[in-house]
Amino acid sequence: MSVKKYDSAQIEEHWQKLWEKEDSYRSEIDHSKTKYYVLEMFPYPSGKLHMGHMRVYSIGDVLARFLRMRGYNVIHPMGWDAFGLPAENAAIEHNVNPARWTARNIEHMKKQQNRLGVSYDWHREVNTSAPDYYRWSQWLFLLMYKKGLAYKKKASVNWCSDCATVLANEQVEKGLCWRCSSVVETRELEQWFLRITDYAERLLYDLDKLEDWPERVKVMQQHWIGRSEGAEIVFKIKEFPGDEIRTFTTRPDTLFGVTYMVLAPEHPLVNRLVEGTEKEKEVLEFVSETRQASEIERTADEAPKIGLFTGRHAVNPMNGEEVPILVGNYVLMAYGTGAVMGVPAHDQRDFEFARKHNLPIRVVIQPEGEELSAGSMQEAYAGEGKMVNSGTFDGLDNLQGIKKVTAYLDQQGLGRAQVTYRLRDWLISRQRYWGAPIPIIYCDKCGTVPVPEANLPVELPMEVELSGNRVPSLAQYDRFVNVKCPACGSAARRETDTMDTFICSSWYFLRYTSPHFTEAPFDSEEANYWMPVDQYIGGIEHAVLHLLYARFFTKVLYDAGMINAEEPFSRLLAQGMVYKDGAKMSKSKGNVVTPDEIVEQYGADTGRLFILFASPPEKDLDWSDKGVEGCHRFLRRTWRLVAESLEQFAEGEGSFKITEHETTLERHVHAAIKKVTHDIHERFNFNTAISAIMELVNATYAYRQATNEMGQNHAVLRDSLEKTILLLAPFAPHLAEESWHQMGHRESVHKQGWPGYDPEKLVVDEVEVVVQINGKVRGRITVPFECTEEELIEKAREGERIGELLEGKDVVKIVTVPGKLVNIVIR
RNA sequence: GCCGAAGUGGCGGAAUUGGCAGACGCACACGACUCAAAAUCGUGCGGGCUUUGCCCUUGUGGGUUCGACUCCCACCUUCGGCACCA
Repeated sequence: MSVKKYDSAQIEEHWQKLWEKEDSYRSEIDHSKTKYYVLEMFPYPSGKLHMGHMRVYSIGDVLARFLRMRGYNVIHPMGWDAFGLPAENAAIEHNVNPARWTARNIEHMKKQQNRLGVSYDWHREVNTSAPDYYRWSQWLFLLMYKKGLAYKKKASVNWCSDCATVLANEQVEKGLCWRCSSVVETRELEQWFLRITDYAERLLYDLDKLEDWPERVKVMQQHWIGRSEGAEIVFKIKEFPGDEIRTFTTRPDTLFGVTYMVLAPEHPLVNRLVEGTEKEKEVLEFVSETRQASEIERTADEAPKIGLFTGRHAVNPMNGEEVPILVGNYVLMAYGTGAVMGVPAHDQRDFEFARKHNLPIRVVIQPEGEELSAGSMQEAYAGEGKMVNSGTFDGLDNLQGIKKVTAYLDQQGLGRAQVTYRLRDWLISRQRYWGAPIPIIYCDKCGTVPVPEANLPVELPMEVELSGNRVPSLAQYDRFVNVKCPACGSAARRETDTMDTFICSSWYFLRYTSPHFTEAPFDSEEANYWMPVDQYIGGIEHAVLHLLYARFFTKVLYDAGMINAEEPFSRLLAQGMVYKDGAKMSKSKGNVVTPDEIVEQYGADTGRLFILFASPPEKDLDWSDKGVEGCHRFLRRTWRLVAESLEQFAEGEGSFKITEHETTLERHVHAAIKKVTHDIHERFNFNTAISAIMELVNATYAYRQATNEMGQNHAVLRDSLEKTILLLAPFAPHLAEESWHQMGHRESVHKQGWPGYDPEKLVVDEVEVVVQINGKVRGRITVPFECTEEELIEKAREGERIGELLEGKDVVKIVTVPGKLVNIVIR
């Protein structure tokens, strides 16, 4: 028998064209169906699709296709995170306009995506660098501005000199720029911020609602937000009775143990404290040195904790005690109040600092069954205990002490309970050209004036100069900068910074719901139908960055009454990385395999199948060329099975009998349907779903072989083939479509209902049951499926070899699991 | 240091509610077909042994249980995140 070869290239091209022509994956509101929003993180248009992309898209597409067959109204959009530094840098390098460069890349990548057979609704495509998109990014900035959530302030900010721009805290990794890994410096600049800290509490507590988010992502966000409960405590300054130092502590119960006070070098009081004193020169030199040091130098493990006495003293609000005020490099201005009360006996850092600088140590918490003494302590004691040396609070349990001391301070007006977050406001200004301009105008008379909505978008000038390797800036363009003040009409200047690209990606999932809407960023009616995203898929690298920002934006829009969803993404799947030979694919290692090569050599169906089969989606995947071949072999095998069977159907009528072979095949069919459905829907384990389909194909081959002489029952065989094709459709959409049509169907396989299984067909007459003695398998018996426990035990005792093994032994106990095993416990 | 995830054949991985460890695939070996090769098909494939069968085996050591990859305790290793956060 010779059948037509499996020609993936021809099949895939044919169906891709047809799907496009028939607009097969368009989605619209349909209240008669349950909606399902499948979303993969949109790519930055680098121009090249890599295996990581192929993996996310394959995962998303399986879900989208599966859920459509299950009857959901699926929305599955795609777009481009097109603003940002890499485009600008590439543009400088190649001397092309970033817009043109980006457009070319998008065109190419879209082709690559389509060659993978991903079922996107391209009517919903968005491009964040298009004026009709960033117009609304600007609009959202203005919304925040009006709500007091966007503000400008002078602050010490992260500066990456390689990228020639400032960075948000989230974009600094271990003191290095997240994008280019160069050392981040600190600079004192006036910049725009978004008040994400106003939402810290909700961003933290709503994590609990996200039941279907991976624990590790939630934990990372929790840590990033870093909530601490404690108290703000006011210390007066002995030498300046009118001034005070506010300090935050999580341990107000140790207030009587304060033996010194440390200020951050940036603390606004430092200058005043030392002005005109003998300490002035020394302290100010230290301050300026520390401020110049990069974050990485300041926070390095080996960085010594340096502290300098200012010559001034703080007054303990509890007992009036005077303690020295120091300036210390380990105190951060950005956290709490930039001032720390030193309690060496009960804080390890303070302990080390005190020992080094010969500061006194005083024990104020005594643990039970132990007597701490300042002189003999080897480390700080941070645990629980009774308060001592604490005046009227002596003898109090320290946990209660926290409350009592705080209440006392509050009453005296010397402090109050306070919650502090590690999270800082989001710095969104970027000193770069390729981004959405911040829609603000500075007027000498009116001050800071927002661009009126009607004048949006503030468009990027397109005739940009990129020669000479210079970073272009909007400040160079007089035609851009010079503008009339919208309020008074006099000459004014535009803000020349652009917005962080993470702004653009913080709301794109909303724009997809109404990409052409011209009245607002999105049509609330559409958004309320489609949102939230039911399944979001993307890389773990955005655990804090994008995923936190998008949550923040969603909450702001919820508060503005624009959407009903309080959280953007109901379920999150953080897919693993693609490795080869134990290392991340990279040019320098020479272990790169591209989607293009795979599509060309084996076809998209093979590539998709392998990438889904090799590993569960959230785990890292090790690329294996041999494994790809194995998947290709399986598809060819399936192809041949269909083709050969069709020839058989054409040749004769076959058999009409239902023998055990037919029943067995049917059982395999229904078992496969059950498993594949469950594995996709409930478990997202596509690898085991695929293995179940493989088993079904194997079983069908076995059936054909077993019935070679008596002839196959064509109806049963045909049913098995059709079910196989349906199950395969989400994974290998082209091969499934082609086979489906060859089976004589006219309508797309992707428009079919997902097959259901019949539990009756899974029932077997007889089952094999394992007989154990003392937990070890000692034999097997075959019993009727429905047999009583007594019968089961009886058969087990009679089983081959079991009888002799039981001879002369006392049976202590017999445990049975119906249909599975009998365990006879003997002595 | 703190937090999180994970350790199963030569390899990727499976075992869904505590019930036959190793599904499915890769690699390998042998066989069939062939002049030959490729493709395909078939068989075998955790380790050991005194091989009708027995013993060992899911990072290590203990525990619970008739029975543990699965539950509990302690530890080891790897990966990831945070790291002077007061």
